[in-house]
Order: sequence, then C-alpha cells, then structure tokens
Amino acid sequence: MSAEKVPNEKVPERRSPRLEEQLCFAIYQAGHAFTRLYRSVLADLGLTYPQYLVMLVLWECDGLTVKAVGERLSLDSGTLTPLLKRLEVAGLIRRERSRQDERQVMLRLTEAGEALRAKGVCVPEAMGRAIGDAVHPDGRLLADLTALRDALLKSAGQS
Amino acid sequence: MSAEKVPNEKVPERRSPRLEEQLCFAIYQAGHAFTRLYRSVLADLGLTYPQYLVMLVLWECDGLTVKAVGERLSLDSGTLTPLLKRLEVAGLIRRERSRQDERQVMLRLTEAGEALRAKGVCVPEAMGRAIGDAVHPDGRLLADLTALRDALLKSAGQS
DNA sequence: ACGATTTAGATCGTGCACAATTAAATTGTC
DNA sequence: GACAATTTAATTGTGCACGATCTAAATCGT
Repeated sequence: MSAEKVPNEKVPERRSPRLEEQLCFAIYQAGHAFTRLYRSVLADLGLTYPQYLVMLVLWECDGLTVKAVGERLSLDSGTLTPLLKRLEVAGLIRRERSRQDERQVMLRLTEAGEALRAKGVCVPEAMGRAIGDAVHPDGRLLADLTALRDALLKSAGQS
Repeated sequence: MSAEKVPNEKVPERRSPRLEEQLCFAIYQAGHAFTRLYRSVLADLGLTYPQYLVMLVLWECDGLTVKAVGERLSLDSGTLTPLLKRLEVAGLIRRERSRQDERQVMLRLTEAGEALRAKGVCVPEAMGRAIGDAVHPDGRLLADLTALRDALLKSAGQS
C-alpha cells in the first residue's frame, strides 16, 4: 500500500507529529458528542447507546451468544455481562445457557424486546434530523473512517 | 448549505437511513481502539489517555482553572475532579484555590509534572509508529472529522 | 480414559463520562 | 448595603470499558 519509494513532494516530507493526537482527540470528542446526542434520542426507548447497539445486533439476528455479540461490537464479557443483565431486568431479553454447550449463554429477545424494534427503526432518522448537515451525505468520511477503524482494531488486536 | 432544491441525481435521493448509525459506530469503535493504543504507549508515563489530555493542556499553559481545562476538553467537573485528584496523588499537579476568587481551583504543574513533558513530547511519534499507515497523511480525514465534531458539539451543546 | 489445554462467561477493581444536586463565592441591581 | 441571580467546584449515583483473575465446561492428545 505505502511501499512506494518515490522521492516526490506530493506527499508531505513527514507526517505532522501532532496529526495522530489531533485525529484521536477529534474522534474522542466526536464520539462523546454522538453519545450525548443519542442519549436524548434514545431516552424514550429507555436505552443507552451501548444497549441500543446490542439491541440492534439482536434485532438483526436473535439467539446469538454473548461471545458473538461481543465480537460484533468489540466488547468483552466484563462490559457485556452487566449490560445484558440490565437489559434482562428491563424485560427486553432473556439470558439462557445453551443445553448443547453449557459454557455459552444464548440471548433471546422477549416480546417487549421484539416490540421495541418498531421504535428502534425510527432512531436513525431522528438522529439524522438532530445532526442536520453535520454529516456529509457523500460517504467519503464514512469510508475513510471505517478504514481507519479497521486498521486500528487490527493493530490494537495484535498488541 | 443544503437549501438547494435541484432535482438531479448527483446527490443521493436521500441520505442513507443507516449512515448516521454507521458513522457513529465507526467513531465509537475507532475511539476505543485509539484509547487502547494510547494505553500501551502511555503505560510508562503512568497516564491514561484522558489524564494525558489534561497534562497536554497544562504543558501548553500552566495555572489554568478546572473550568478552563474542562472547556478545552469538553469535560465537566464530575469527570475532572476525581481525575485531577489522581494526578495530584501521582505528584504531577497541585490543586490550589485561587485567593482572588475562592470558587476557582488553579491547577499547577509540579516539578515531576513539568519533567514528564520530556517524555510526553515523544508520545505522538510513538503513536505514529504504532498505527503505521492507518492514518492517511493528507489531512482530509482530519479536516472532515474536525468539522463533524464541531457541528456535533454545537448541536449537542444547545440541546 | 484422562490429564492438559482452550473456551465462555462471570467477577472484581480501576477509571472515565455525565446528569443532577449541593454549597460557596461573586456579581448585578436596587 | 441587602439580596437575588449567576458562576464555580464538589458530590452522588448510574453506566460503560477493560485488564486481570476465576470457574466450569468442552476439547484435544496420547
């Protein structure tokens, strides 16, 4: 990818030493700002943003294990276990140990959890309204950011 | 900005309903991945990423109040007070109430906190090495992301 | 068959993030 | 000068995020 050794001047002589910092800080703040925005949108679903992510995964595919959800969201059991217990207390999911493999815990939507999907599908649109023109619709930012995220997850994963 | 009503097909008929979600999730994951990466880089400074951000602000301008640091980082006293106490216990800063206005707490670097700057300045380079080619050096992503962040902070701030 | 290893979750401890509340000091206005 | 409104931090409570450790169950190798 960057194996080219052309001595040109199109590429800056050296990456700015603060670029990584600025980029990380911008992402750090954008992430929190998004979470705050989702907080108000998700308020009448009674969900936090991470809980909403879990519900999104289960709405797409019910009956997954804790591990499968964790892989999808890059979260471990230390984060998921208490979160899932709260979703269970809220009556949105059930946690039942698999009979085939007693190590795994299957996550199943309850009636209420399934019913919440109808409200959940409106969230993206509400978010779109809330952020207005902040997001350019051309998808370039998303593509770049996704690539960055994947590279980061890879390099963080192998450390 | 988006007041144009041209019935063309260059602009997608409608912003994808899931774009905001995908974007937010990408930022959410990238933020955590960055934090994990910083964790290992910052390990021998004995700092977490948010603590490092506070030290960066103080290295740039010593003697700020809690409020000033909070505004710079978009963090409130509920987050900063315990974090600052930990930095104080670590011997990196002092927290002293201003004599002019007893409501404010001035933050001052100790000798150790000042000395840590020498290590701190190496962090961006270490990060750059750690993430390798994940960050494109052209700055386009940073510019887009900064614009998004600022828009989000604005719309989150007025809600 | 059976000990060693790998896996899935749970548990514990530390540290952010933030809403809501409280308390103290300052400022503005009369 | 009294006093209401505002400003600044601290406190409290809830909920992520994650490293480390633990337990039990499944799987592997011989």
